[in-house]
Amino acid sequence: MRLVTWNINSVRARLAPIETFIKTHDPDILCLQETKATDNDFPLKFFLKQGFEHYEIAGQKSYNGVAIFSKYPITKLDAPRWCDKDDKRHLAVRFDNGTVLHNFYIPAGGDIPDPEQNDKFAHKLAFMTEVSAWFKEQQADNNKFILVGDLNVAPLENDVWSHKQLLKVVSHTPTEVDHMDEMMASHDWIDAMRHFVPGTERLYSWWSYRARDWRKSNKGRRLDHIWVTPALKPALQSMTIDLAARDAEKPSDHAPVIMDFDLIP
DNA sequence: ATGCCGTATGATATACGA
Repeated sequence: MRLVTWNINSVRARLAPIETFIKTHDPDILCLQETKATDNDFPLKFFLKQGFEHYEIAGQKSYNGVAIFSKYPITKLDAPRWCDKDDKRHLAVRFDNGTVLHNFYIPAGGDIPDPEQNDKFAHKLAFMTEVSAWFKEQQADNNKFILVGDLNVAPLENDVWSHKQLLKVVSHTPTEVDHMDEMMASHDWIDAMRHFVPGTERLYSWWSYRARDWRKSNKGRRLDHIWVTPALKPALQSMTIDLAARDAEKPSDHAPVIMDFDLIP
């Protein structure tokens, strides 16, 4: 089973690079974030044509929005109304074999890394705290959970191009890393990308649009993640970040993360 | 950490991304 997570930064603006990606990598499950389209405006037909029979979408106007496309049957699961808001940042589904998949778009958090001064940063921290509490409630032996998405935190030193220069930049502040550590501990999550690339090596999934040459400047961050519970660790086969997608005509600023599992959900 | 790019929107500027 090939699983992909990709912050697409507007699904309607990205059909060509998505089609190229699907042709090249043939994912079985495709999790999108920042679709930026209401459910009515979502280009569903395009995805059905790509061979995904099963899907869940959760969109809103202009902002946020998540979607899951699957070649295997999925059943939508109930989830909390995070931070007392109706923004569309999370979808949870169950596969027939009991595996549960969570697709998250954690708030970006604005510019100022101080919850007193910046409501968006406060929202980001509160969101992670709520998610942690929710997963803590669900702890049980042998849960087969997968969590993917744009978590908007680059936790390790080698998840950013300069640990020192980004310590006060939202996405890599110690406060955010603490919140992410708490979230990881809430269900013994395993950082599946780092299972394949050790923390001693650089690993990024996002590069700003503003660099003249994103590859050359390579000022990236690992904001996109795939986590699994221990029961699924033996099924991890390989991981790729598809840099070719970042090179596409009109690309998303995030690259897709591809994870191969030795399992059929 | 600046850059000054990209997307969406009742829009010809503004909010937001990170």
